[in-house]
Amino acid sequence: MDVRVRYAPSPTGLQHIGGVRTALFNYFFARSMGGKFILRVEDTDRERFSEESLKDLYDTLEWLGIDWDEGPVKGGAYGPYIQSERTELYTKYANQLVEDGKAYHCYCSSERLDKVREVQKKEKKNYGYDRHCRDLSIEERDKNEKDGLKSVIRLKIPLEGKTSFDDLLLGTVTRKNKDISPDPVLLKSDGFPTYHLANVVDDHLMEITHILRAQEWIPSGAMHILLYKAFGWEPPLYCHLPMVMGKDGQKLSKRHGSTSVVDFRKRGYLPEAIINYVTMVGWAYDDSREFFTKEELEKLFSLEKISKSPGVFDYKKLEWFNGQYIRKKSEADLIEEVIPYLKKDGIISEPITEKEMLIIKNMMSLMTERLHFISDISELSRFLFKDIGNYTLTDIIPKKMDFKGTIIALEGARELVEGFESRTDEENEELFRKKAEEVKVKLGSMLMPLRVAISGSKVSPPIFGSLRLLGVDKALERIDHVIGLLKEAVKNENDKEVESGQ
RNA sequence: GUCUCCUUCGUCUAGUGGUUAGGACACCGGGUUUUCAUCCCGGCAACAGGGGUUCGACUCCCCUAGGAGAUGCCA
Repeated sequence: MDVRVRYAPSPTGLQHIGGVRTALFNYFFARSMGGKFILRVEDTDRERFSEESLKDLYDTLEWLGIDWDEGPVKGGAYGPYIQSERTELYTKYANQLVEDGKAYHCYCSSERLDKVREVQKKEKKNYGYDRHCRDLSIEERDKNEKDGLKSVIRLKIPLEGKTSFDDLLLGTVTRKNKDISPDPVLLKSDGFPTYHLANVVDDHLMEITHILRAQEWIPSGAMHILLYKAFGWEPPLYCHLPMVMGKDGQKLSKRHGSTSVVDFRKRGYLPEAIINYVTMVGWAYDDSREFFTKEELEKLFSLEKISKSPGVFDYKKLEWFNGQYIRKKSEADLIEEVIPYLKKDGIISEPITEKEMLIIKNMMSLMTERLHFISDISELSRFLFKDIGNYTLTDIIPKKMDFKGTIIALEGARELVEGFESRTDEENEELFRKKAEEVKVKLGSMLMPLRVAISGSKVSPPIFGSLRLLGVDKALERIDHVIGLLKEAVKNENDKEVESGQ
């Protein structure tokens, strides 16, 4: 059998982790089986539909490198692939079911429906439509039509018996027909189909062979089978994927943090990391391997290794994956990644100057292992491009040292910074050690004020490398500035002592 | 309320009747180091509970509990 699977999102919001996971599993399954991966846009909810979401869908899939064999933009033999362009089809099939006595028009207002539900809830009865219009007489029906009442088309769920489907992962799932949502709406009063109708009709017409979708659809499974039966169609194979949860065990949503892929993208996550990690939630290859490229997954993915139970999305582990992938990148590739962030944050100019490019090229080896996200680059490298705004005096003074001692240490360091560039790092280190001994401080206590002076922070890339990148002139300027600040502070302190008569 | 699905370290998972229950993240400790980070080493930590079946159950069956999802003219 030629495998045909689809990802069928609804463009009512940004693409999120859960959706992308479903897309990935479908995509990898299709590729591993040598089948086709189809993209279908289920834009039947006209109230929540947004153009922005649709664009985000395309952008996200492109960014991740998930390309579809058939679908919007690309086309294919089963199009159109946008459901709002297929409405006549759904109307036709819905009417056919009505004619066959498998479905019926319902004229109930949403107010009545709300009331019914409210009462059911209060009386703790089973929720659901009370099938008010299921057995309307022809006269009643005609009257409603003549009165111009709007109607929906509902599927007649059998009152007796049971329905089951085989799930590739879960086995046979059976439901009593009386437990299935009573007579779900197929065609809405605005003429658009509901998910249930559109989905079944399209999956059949597009000859979809496997449905890989989230487990939240299990309860609808039996109903979909009934729909296939009503049409006299053979249902596809099902595989319900475990859901992705937040830390509290609830379905992953915004309140758990960022869930939209575009957020991760902006933050400086790499698509490789997202693809790899997201696939590992609910799927494992074996007991030791967890790094996979997209190309590898296209070969190795298999349904049997999907787990049944829901998985909690671990932001920390994604972060770790991201760091790993950053460190795997070549320096040239990383430079490409980093430049847009530096521009966005105003660290470098647009267009980039030759001098800036040179610094970037030289600095990358010091930055790579300090990056968790690509976006970290701006804070990390700002001091190489921009002047340092405010120094925090307390940052400059090492532990167990005072202003005067710090000035001595810094002046000692200053001497060595002159002529620094003509010596190797080893030679410099040797000299700094000797100097530290000379002024009776620990090497670290001499280097920390120097670090803060040139980088503006107690945390920075290695000091010798930073000095070379910054250049001796600039470095001396900053050191002198800081020494000036320290001397001023000492003077102020002395003045105070004088004032208080000590 | 009802129905369905799920249940191995805090988290993701390996495991398919006989294992000191393995790995990864996180966390803790140590090492390398001029800070941070990286890297290396070590540690902590799990079969939800109860019944069976069996010479032997994390693995098979049943029950209980817990969790989740669904119950929309949203998907």
